[in-house]
Amino acid sequence: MEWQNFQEKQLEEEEMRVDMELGQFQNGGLFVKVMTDEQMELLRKQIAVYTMLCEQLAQMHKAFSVQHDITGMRFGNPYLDPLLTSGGQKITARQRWTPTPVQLQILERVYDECTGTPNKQKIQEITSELAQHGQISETNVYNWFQNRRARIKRKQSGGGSNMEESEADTHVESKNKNPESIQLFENSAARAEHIFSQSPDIGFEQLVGKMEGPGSYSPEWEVEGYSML
Amino acid sequence: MEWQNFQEKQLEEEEMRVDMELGQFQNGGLFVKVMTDEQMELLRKQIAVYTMLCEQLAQMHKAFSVQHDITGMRFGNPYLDPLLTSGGQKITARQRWTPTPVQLQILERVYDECTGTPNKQKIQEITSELAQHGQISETNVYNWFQNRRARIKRKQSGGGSNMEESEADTHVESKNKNPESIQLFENSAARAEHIFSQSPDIGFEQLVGKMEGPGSYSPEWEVEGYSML
DNA sequence: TATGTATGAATGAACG
DNA sequence: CGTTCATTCATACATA
Repeated sequence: MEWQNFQEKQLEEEEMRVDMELGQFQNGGLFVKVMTDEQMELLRKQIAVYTMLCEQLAQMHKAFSVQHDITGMRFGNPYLDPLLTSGGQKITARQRWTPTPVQLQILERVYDECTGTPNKQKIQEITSELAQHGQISETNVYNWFQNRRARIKRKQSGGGSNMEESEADTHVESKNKNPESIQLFENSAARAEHIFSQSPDIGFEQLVGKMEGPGSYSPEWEVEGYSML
Repeated sequence: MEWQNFQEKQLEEEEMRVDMELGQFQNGGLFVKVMTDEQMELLRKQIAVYTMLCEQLAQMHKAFSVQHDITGMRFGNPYLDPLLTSGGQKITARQRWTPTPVQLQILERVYDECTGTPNKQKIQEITSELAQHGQISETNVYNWFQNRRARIKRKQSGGGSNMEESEADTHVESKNKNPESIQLFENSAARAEHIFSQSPDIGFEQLVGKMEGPGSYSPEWEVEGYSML
């Protein structure tokens, strides 16, 4: 596309400019570039902004791509790609607590004992006990009980007849109950096609892939010795 | 919530590391950071990639925005649209309202401004404003404020120890075959979050705007002396 | 690697 | 209002 060339051109210019405007002098036998704290800070911010934008937009792209594929081939999986972490929830890679076997054991024991609602006091108690077996927070405990109760309940109610819409069958076809949304995305898909399909932009896909990848980014994404991000 | 704090913490650490690992010495009365040619080159590549991604994706975003209020909806969110769509019976119209990023932004702004419980009058006001960005009812707004207050409070009173350190010592995620690069990226996300403090989606439109703008970028978007774009 | 599942976490809504 | 429920999102992990 046109703007791609345009961009490359811009990039070239940019690189030159960077060279010229950064201080450049010798340090211990190496030629190095220098920048001030302020520049560094601004650079960081810019990159952060880029990162955020890219993440959000990459997800958008992903979502559309999925829809596109669907409309393009089959009518089976309207599974809408989950993203955004809702609200910000974002987007960021979130790390989550995982109970150790020991912790889990204790939790289940407590759960069986106390049939009622573990109040805040209880939570703290449990938490401190579990803390002896690994990192944990009250929130973790709280969530655990919440989830456990909810899931036990659901399993029982759904066991007999209609599984309703439990998350157990969240997968695949269960989401097919929302024709409208499909339609909506078909429109989107059309647009996406207009934008992307016309230009087999291989590089782009790869780049997006890098952003969505399971965490292993190509080495060339790291500036040796320090991280800008 | 919890993990946000965690991330911020990581961020701090990261910043320190950058400072420490970059060469740092005095130059003409200024303290400056230095980087080698290789580092510079890698940095350029990263930025080039980001730039390209952002521009392409911004284009897409723009294109879509013409037809749908893309930014006003969550991609995986099939809830609100069925109501707007003609034809098709909204089979099981979802019962749960989900704020769009825009709405969320507004809500948080209002929340920060107005201390105390918004009275009925206020609620209506807010609701009508939010209604311009998507389906919403007064009840939704009311609930949102209730929840927000309650959860903020709980988090504070809870005193809250959060996960602090990664669970590396807790349970181990053997999955992390690439700790370095992962961390690199997570930090970026954390940083972005830091910039937009708490509202990951805030400013997204504005940022995209800056990328599409008539060529004049806000001063703070430029690293003094040269532009990254 | 691709897909499915289990479950931690977030959050709108409802209850007392 | 504080607490709890219900639903959904996202990720760790298993499996093919």
